Amino acid sequence: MNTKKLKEEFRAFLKKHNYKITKNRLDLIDIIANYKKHFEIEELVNYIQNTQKLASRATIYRTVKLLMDFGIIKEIIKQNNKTIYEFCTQEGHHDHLVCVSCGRIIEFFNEDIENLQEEICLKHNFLPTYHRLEIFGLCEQCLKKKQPIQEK
Amino acid sequence: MNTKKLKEEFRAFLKKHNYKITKNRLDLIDIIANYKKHFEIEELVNYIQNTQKLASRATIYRTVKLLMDFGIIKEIIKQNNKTIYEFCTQEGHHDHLVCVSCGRIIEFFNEDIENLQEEICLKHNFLPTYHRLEIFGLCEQCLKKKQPIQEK
DNA sequence: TTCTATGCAAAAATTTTGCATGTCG
DNA sequence: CGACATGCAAAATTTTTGCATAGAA
Repeated sequence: MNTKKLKEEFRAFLKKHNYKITKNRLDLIDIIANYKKHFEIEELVNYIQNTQKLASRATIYRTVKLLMDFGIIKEIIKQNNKTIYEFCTQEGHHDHLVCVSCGRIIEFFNEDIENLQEEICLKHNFLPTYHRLEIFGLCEQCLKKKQPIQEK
Repeated sequence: MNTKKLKEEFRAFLKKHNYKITKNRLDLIDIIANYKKHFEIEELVNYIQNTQKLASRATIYRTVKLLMDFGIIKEIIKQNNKTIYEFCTQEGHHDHLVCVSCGRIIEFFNEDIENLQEEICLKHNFLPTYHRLEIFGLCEQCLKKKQPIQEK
């Protein structure tokens, strides 16, 4: 992925907030943009420290928070004591189906649901910042696998 | 709250799953049913251990899981590293607006959103078990408080 | 030069678990 | 009696933090 523009915007973001532009931060945004779309922090830490020996765990945690403020990372799934993050370019918000059996994540976007949420917030004089809709269940593949057992 | 019927059902649930019917379990369902609708476990542990000296932290954690299986407790909000549970009788599912400033939780239910979710699952051959929709933002009261500051 | 970022290890916060003992069926 | 539940303390897991040092502005 070409992260040139992204990095420019991130530089601007850092400057605006009086944060320093460091090699670590620029490298991390690069690595994350090119890593899996969905990931857990621990996994990311292992990846980063096994391949390139860049940042410490503490810095990675701190940078992930920064990138959430910047808006290109979201906590999309909170299940048990795990958090799954998603790298996401600004535009494309969507929600997720999560298979509780295999962990598969299926993205979906439904304009009507989004609009209904807006309406609900208006009705409650609530100013929404972000939302998270997680639908947990069994994906197609896992359903197929389980069917034969249920037939006994 | 009259928990007689609830406890009967819980007894049946325990029997069905070959769990034992213990004083701890029956007392805990009573306490939780009469505690706050929305709560965190740590808070509940403190409450239980300060008032009646009933169960240990371990037993409370284990019982909360049981009650989730039983279906009268749900993890409705996962924010930062906190989990907020809700005591909920089987019927009334709903979702939540969460004020990130004061922590206020506003319940809402929208049939259309529920139906649309069903449709989406069907389309993906996904068998949903449960879902969680959290809308984070600012509640009416906090908005009012912040307005004057923003006007400066 | 000054202030922020970083790494490290330690601490904090939350949840789980092994094991000896108690209790239910 | 035998199996499961409980309490305790220890361990595991995930995240945060204090502090000394390095690096950006």
